Amino acid sequence: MDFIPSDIEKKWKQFWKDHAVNKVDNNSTKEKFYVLDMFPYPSGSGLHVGHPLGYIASDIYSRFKKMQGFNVLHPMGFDAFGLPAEQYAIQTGVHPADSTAKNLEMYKNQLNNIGFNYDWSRSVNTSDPSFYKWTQSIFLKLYDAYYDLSEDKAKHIDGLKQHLELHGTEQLEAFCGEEQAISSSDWKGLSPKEQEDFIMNYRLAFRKISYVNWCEELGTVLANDEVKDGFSERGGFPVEKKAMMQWSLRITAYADRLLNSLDNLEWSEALKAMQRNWIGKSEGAQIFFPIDQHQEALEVFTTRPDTIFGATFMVIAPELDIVQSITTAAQKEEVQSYIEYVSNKSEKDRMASAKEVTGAFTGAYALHPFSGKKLPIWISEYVLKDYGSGAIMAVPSDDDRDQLFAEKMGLEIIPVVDKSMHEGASSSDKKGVLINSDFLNGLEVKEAIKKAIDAVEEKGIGTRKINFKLRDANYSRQRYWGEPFPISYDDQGLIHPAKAEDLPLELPALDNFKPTAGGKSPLARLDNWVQHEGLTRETDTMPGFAGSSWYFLRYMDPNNQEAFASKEALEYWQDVDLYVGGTEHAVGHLMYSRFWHKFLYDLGLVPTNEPFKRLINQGMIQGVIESLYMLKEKENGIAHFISADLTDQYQEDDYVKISVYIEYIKEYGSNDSYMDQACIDQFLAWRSEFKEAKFSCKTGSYQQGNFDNGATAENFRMLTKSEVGKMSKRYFNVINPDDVVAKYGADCFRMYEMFLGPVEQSKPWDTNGIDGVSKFLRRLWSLYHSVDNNWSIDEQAASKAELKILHKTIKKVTEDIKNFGFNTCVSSFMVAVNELKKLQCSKREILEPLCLLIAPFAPFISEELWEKLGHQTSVHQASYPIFDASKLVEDEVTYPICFNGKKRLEATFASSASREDIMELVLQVDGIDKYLEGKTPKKIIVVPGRMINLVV
RNA sequence: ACGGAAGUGGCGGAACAGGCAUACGCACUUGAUUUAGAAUCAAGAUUUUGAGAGUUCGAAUCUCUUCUUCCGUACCA
Repeated sequence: MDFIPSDIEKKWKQFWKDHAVNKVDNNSTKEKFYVLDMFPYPSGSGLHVGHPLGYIASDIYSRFKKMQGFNVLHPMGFDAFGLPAEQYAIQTGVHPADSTAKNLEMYKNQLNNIGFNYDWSRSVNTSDPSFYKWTQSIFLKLYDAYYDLSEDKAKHIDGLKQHLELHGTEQLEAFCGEEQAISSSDWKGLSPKEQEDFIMNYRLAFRKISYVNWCEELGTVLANDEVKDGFSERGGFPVEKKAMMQWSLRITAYADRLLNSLDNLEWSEALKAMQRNWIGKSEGAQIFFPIDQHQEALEVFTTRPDTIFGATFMVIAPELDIVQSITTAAQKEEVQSYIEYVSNKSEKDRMASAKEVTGAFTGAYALHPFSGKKLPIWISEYVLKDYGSGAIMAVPSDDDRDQLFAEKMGLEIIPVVDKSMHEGASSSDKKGVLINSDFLNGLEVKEAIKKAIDAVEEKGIGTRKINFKLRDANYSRQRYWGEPFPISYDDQGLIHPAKAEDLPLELPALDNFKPTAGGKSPLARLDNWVQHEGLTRETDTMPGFAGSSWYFLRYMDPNNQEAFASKEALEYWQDVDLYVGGTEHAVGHLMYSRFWHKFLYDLGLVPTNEPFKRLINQGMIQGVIESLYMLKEKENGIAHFISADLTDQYQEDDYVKISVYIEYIKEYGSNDSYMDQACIDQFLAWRSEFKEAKFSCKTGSYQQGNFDNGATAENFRMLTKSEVGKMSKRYFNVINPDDVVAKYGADCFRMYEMFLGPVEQSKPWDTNGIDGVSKFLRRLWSLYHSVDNNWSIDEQAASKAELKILHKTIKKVTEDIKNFGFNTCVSSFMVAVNELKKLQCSKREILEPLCLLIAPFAPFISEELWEKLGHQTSVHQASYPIFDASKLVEDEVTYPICFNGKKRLEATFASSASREDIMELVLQVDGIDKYLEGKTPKKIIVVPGRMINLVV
């Protein structure tokens, strides 16, 4: 019987469906194991071959775990709210719900085509009201919570209200935005609105006016991690800063916990480093500098309080309010124009001119808290209003930026750290001895820091302080396609959250998706939805990370009506044992989910403190981008393309790259990729606007079907530019897994993606090796068949050699799956098949375990072979073979004999021979004299079972 | 600039609690089968681990120096 993948795949997909092979039960006596994939956003272009890389790995892992006797949860769902569907709706009028539903079906089919073992009955869709009901519910819990610092956990806001009622802010240990003090009686005297505003400063979901990343093109604000280099991550549109009333989540309350518990996670160092970096904890001191002739003091944060005597001026962020009040009349004009200069700068300009030193003097002076010296106060954009207090004491001798600034502005520089003992040490190394620093003189930097803070505290001018880079998360989006806030306002501006029993607050129907003027969501146009029961609804919607911050909990109990998941389900499944996904979510999704999870943990709603125990980042599979060079200048309105080997005759900005379908390219991906006449004709049929264009290469040119200047159909070659880059619609290089599966079969596709290299590594898609994997599968099939392709299995006992091959493979594969080394698993399967083929092995005792061994990798072929071996139930419900070390024991060992570490000879000794025996025996080995040259070896090293080394 | 990862044949990559470098696959060469191609089978060739030093009987693996590439962050006080 021939091996025809498409027939087998169809048959077993149906079987799995009919027999609910992938169904996962919550009531199992087996040990649980939770394998999770980062769920996709179902975009209109579907999956390309890069997406499944991680899914294949996790599928293999979960099938393996299942065969090892675990109850494995391996679900899949969809992150279905998001910008692209809404942009598409704006362009076409198709409702995002409709386009999303369509894309979702397409994704499901593509995924099923690859043979994943998802339990689809547990699938989630973040845009489904039965799902976002719980997203809204958790949001309201955040709204109704504050962070208690004495117990270091979140608590219900009522506790805070009671405390304020009884004691005001006296002895209140709660995390808040801005420190503010109030007495119990003053609190009672506040109006409800004033009380509400006061408490807003503590709520974990809160509203404030904040500078946000406004993207005009998208008509919404974006989170910091959705902005890349001043442009939106989605779409690449410019982003500017804008002040708006926004909902935020107080993730900063959890900064320390998010940082500390990273240590216990099995994540890659790179990923942990990114999170640590993003949290950005730094220890130092907060110091107040009095301002000459003003009541206020200037608050600064510094990690180097030891250098305080080197502070010769102060710098504050231009955006701070205090700038207005301290600027002297004489400096007013200069300061004003500088502020204007800064505010008119786009994010991009800011990036570009990062190195340029600019600033303005306010005319005011701060007083040095120890020396009383007058220090001029400057404003400059290099001081960020969002970090620390937005003000610094500038120490030009020990800070590079301060130094540049001082040099440019002609300000004083006082050296305070003698680094002569530490050659090449930079100021950030914290090394050296203090000089010119009064009571700190002679101290090493580290002691000086301590002593300086002590002195500051003693003097009452500041305290020890820890600062974080992490900012509160902006939670409002001025868009339609997201979760509506279950929040309304009355005419005094008081907030009325929806009652739990009224959730979900469903997204109303809409037909015009364009943003409303004034930066409001399209929902603002729906007057009869916005106005209800005398209240006004919030018209913003929640951001993309809302649903994805907790979706993995829903899989545990996806149809629960009473809770996001039952206590029993949560107790059983606990947390995710293995999470597989891309690095692009390193700081966004992974940080927010950890934050939500810790919050739910504080409320006693989940049993674990961290959601994802082990995390693997799969690499990206990139595509090849092929482009033709076109001259910018047209000749009589006709486009002129030039071959890639002619570009040296032009300036770099004379031409542009035009991406071309990779199918039109010969030898695509190589340095010599080119297009001949037939390829160009295909290209012209596709891009008819170029039908009159001229194509020039070294041998001549081609235009409208005619060759010129010596070119002929034979020698005409337009070389194209090949680059490795994103697989994307706009580069015409997307490869659909469906096509690969249709050609080679799903098993081959799966194994080939694994065979490409380590999962963590990025690599370009390249089908050069896929035939090798396809050949392997056919060879595997042929092991179970006779030469004339009939089923043929031998019931005789296996030989020692055959058992050795089998168990060697079991050992290797079992170990490598655990370490996520799937590429080497595929190799060892190839080795096993090659060796068994050589022995012409067709014994059940070997081939049955081999079929089980390969089942997680190639679920279809193994299922078919398993059935033919006489089994009625699925191979995926069988047990994984167990390694037996005794099968590898040999009577004899072949040793390499090395001379001074270089291998020269080989010799076989009994495996029972002792180290001493071998030392003697080795001297009698044939040919050894040639290398000893009559001398006695100085030393003989024998590592039993491995090697022998003679030192001559 | 800082942080992370990595440099091994023509290519993808294997081998790192130090012990036969290049498994496995692609490409390549030769042969067999075939009208030819494809497919299949058999045989074969290449390179000394980015560079330099050190530790060791022995280093791709450990240490130091240096170079290169990729990823992330970016005026964080």
